[in-house]
Amino acid sequence: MPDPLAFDPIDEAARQWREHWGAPTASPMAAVTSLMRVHQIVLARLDEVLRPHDLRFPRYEALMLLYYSRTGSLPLGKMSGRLQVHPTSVTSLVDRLEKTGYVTRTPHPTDRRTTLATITPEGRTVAERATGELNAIAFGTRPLTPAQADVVTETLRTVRLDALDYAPATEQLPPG
Amino acid sequence: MPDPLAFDPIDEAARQWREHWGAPTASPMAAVTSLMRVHQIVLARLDEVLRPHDLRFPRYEALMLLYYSRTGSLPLGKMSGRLQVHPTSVTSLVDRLEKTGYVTRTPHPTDRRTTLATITPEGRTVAERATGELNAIAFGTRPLTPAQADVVTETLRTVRLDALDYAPATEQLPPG
DNA sequence: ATGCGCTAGTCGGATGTCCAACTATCGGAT
DNA sequence: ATCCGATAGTTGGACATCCGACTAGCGCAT
Repeated sequence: MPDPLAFDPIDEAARQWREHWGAPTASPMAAVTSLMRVHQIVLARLDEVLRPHDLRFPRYEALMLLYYSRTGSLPLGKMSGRLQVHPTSVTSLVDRLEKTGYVTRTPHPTDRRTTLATITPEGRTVAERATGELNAIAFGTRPLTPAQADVVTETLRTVRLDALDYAPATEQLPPG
Repeated sequence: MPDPLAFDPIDEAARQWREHWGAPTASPMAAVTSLMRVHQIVLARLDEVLRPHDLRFPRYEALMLLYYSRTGSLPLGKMSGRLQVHPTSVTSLVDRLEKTGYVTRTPHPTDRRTTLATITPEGRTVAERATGELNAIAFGTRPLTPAQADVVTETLRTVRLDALDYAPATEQLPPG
């Protein structure tokens, strides 16, 4: 990590865009670049906290999903849908969670195609401890206020909806 | 990609957080999870456009950095600082850009430690073409308005500043 | 009841990111 | 003039993500 730059690389890029591609192009480009950069910053903050627990954020998310499930276990495919990642990613996440003993693979009682990931007592312990620490640093969102955090969530929600992330329950609309 | 969920996994998680960890913890958690998910969505949209050009977004960013540099070439370390990624990431980005002929490595005229990455004519061509296509899809920010995109940029700016991403020029403040 | 299409999960490969360690070089200090 | 710390880049390994391809098992339809 070199010294901080004396200027904002994103503002600089926005200037180039306005000059060469027209003003309307700058806002989307700058927003995306900001998103990429802040993603990286926040992820680094989270991983710093999680590393001592033998976790990274993606595995933490998977673990919490099991933690809050009714029975403490879910089919890998279900996890894939909930975490919104490719099935092969879940395979590798569960592989690593198994290695650290936070999760075990168990066969599905009736469907032999299906594998269940089950959280262990150690997994529950570390899930609680790690969550406490992440909450203590506000999930790396410093210096955002809760209101600002909500602005981020709500603004980005439209993008998630557009990507068909989830289909909101039709609100009181008659079918048809 | 399974069918869209019938509910929002982030709202669901926020509910769990409010219940188990107290209301103040939900906003940061939800914002971070949204950030992660939208990062993934936008990246997929960008890569879809870039793939036919033998590029992904990180290499596109590196290429554009060279494209807008005065001489069309920069030391890899400089690129690392500007792109805000680890030096080893630049090594691998430039490796791949070289393979597709968009960039060449050239020795620094006076410092033999330093390697310069230089954009090729093919690199310039693809940079312009790809940028046109990315601008055409508003950098994958659909359905955000330019104003909403600016809200994202400005809200996230405080996080970047907090992380010492760059040190804004002291504005008219006398030294000391 | 048999067969074929769909579903669940894994494997191998590509990309990108970080960290730790290493090589080569530069440049100031003694 | 030499030595030694700092700098530039690469290499190797871990993690995570996607895609394409593959195996195994389920189940409806004929």
